[in-house]
Amino acid sequence: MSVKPYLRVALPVPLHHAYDYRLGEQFRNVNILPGSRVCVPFGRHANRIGVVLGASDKSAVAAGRLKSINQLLDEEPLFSPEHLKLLHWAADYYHHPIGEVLFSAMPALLRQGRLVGSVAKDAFRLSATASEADAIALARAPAQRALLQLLRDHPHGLTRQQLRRIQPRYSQPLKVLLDKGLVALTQPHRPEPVSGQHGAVVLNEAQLRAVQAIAETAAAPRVYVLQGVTGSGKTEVYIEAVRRVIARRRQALILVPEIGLTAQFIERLKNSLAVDVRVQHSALNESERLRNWLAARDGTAPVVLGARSAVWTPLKHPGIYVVDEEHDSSYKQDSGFRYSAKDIAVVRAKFDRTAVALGSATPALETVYNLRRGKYARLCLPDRATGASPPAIHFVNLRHEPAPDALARPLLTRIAATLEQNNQVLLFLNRRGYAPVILCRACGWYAECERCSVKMTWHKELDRLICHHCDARRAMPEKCPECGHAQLKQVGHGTQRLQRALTARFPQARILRVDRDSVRRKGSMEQIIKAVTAGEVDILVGTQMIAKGYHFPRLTLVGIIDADSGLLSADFRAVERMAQLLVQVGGRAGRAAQPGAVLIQTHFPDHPLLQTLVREGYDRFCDMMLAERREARLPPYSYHALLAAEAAKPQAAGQFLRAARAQLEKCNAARLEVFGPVAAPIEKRKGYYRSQLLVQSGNRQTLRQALSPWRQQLELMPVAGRVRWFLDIDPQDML
DNA sequence: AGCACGCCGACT
DNA sequence: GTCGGCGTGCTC
Repeated sequence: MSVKPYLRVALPVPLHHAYDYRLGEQFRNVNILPGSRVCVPFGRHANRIGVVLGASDKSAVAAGRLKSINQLLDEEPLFSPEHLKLLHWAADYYHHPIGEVLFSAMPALLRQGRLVGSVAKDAFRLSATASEADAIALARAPAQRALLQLLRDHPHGLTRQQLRRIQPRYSQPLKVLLDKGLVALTQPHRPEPVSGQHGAVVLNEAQLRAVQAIAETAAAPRVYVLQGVTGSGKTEVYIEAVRRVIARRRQALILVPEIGLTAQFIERLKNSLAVDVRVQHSALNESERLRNWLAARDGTAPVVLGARSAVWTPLKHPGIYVVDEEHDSSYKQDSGFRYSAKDIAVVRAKFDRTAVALGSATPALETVYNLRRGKYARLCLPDRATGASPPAIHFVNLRHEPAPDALARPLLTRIAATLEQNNQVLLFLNRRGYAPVILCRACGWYAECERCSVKMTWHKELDRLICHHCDARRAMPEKCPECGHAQLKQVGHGTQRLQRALTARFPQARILRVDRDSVRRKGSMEQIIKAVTAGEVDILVGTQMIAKGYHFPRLTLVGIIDADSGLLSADFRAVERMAQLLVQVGGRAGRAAQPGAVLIQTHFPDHPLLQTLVREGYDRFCDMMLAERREARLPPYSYHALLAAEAAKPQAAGQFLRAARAQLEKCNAARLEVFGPVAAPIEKRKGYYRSQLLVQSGNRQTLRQALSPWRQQLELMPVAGRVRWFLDIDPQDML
């Protein structure tokens, strides 16, 4: 077989094309397959790791300019053809350079060129002919005998690496045993079917139906939406579905929004499944991450769990994908390679012809839309804690109620009553720091970040003004820098100020603040959860961080300090996010025996969407929201791509985007709608002026097809070189 | 992204 | 007279 003389190699650079290399003499008889890593010369005198995309007979590059491969790092491709197909799809869909996509799908050690060692993939086991008698006959060869015993204890076989760990001088005796035919080569073992009922969960009817749908309709792969509030038993469904999948010797990939907040879930998973659960945790060192990745790829890890980036973990025998809290915005990467891990999981399941389970009490509107038009299947889990009624929700009308220190009287009264009953209170305020605005009473000057167009937040604890966008810090001026007025007013409330006000009003209460500033250390969130569960806290004040799925039995009052920001925002998704947050946070109140209450402070208690949410529930809210979106032709009734640009010069980004718009309109008089360019909501960030152009279409394919040639033209435009720009496909927020 | 080359300010 | 600022151009 003659090997083709050129290789196309993808390199981790922000360039959309691959590079051609010549195959040197030493590779003449080697068939280098796509997905293998190579070391190649790149640039003046640098060597880089690249991934082979394919071979070819000719190259468009002049022969004299072609360089040769230095080294082949993988005897067998790192990525299977199926996984490569996924990565190519992602690079194409998100318009991100293939090299960067491939590298983001690899653990760091592989990116740096660490060898995998193909020998590690061979496992050894006793041959069928080996018997007790053979062991006895080896009385005078203790090393062989020990090895034989070792393999008898591991009927699924051991790799060289595993053997070395137990019996460092295994190599020679192994060779002899292989020659004698007592030991045979085996494939590394696939996940074992789970035997027994270790930690088995008892399922109710709804759960059982869900499990059967997800795990046993292998012939008809589908997207299942597991909709149920916290406590309705989603976790049991995941566990049981995963158990059935691994019983068929297939693997499960489970995604969670933030691994650090999932300790309880992981524990239950491990205890109930009684198999090896590989958790891709940011706290792991790189070799542990590599080991997990390889175990997943080689099919020896039955269950892999991780946050967003774990969606790229290759699986040899894919069986199910689970996305927990699928509405969570952290599944979308918001810098660099801007993929949605949830969407990737759905695409993987489609490619693999397996099932994917999307779980949430408040599915994303896109997901609800796909349910309504029959693309996804809903599996409802009614709240099984039948005794607990849903929390009563009350609005506090801030137009009629004064709210000194952001606390209106009705809320204060409820807090006092709740403390009186020895129950716990959670107050949600999505603004850290003490005061978000520092204002001069005389001239109207306010403290603004020098590099960002945002007001700086006064942090009393640190005695500093801090920019929440670039973390710039400076001292509080003693008087107004503009007019010299002595009084600078602290306007608005952050969690620090709220905590202080609460301390003044409820001096006997134990108040704990939970925000990015108070939760610095890793694992301290777990400590907080423990303290609250143990009843060591009376009032919990916090940001987003406390809205995730915890369960505190004695928490009976939730206060939303300011619901208005979600209702007034220019971002059309803000209301959806506010609703999800209200339901999620409200779900914290009054489980178990204690009835709960939610108080929402707002200037707009009559807001129709808010009213629908509270009176008729999340599904009816979604109906209304979908009707609005359809009317406005917004997602999910249309598809978005955002071209964003930033530059140090104030006008440059806008200039580039105007040229980009002209370019798009010139060659695509088609059915695309273009909005902008407009300045980003926060125009200046870290010293860069940002602007954006929104491209919308009612048809996903129309949008996709227009984008590729456009992007290629943009790369050739001279103005493009003077700005930083990128495409964001299916943007989640307008930066 | 790196990493070169390339022309204009404050230093031995 | 140099060291070095980061503008722009290229990488098979």
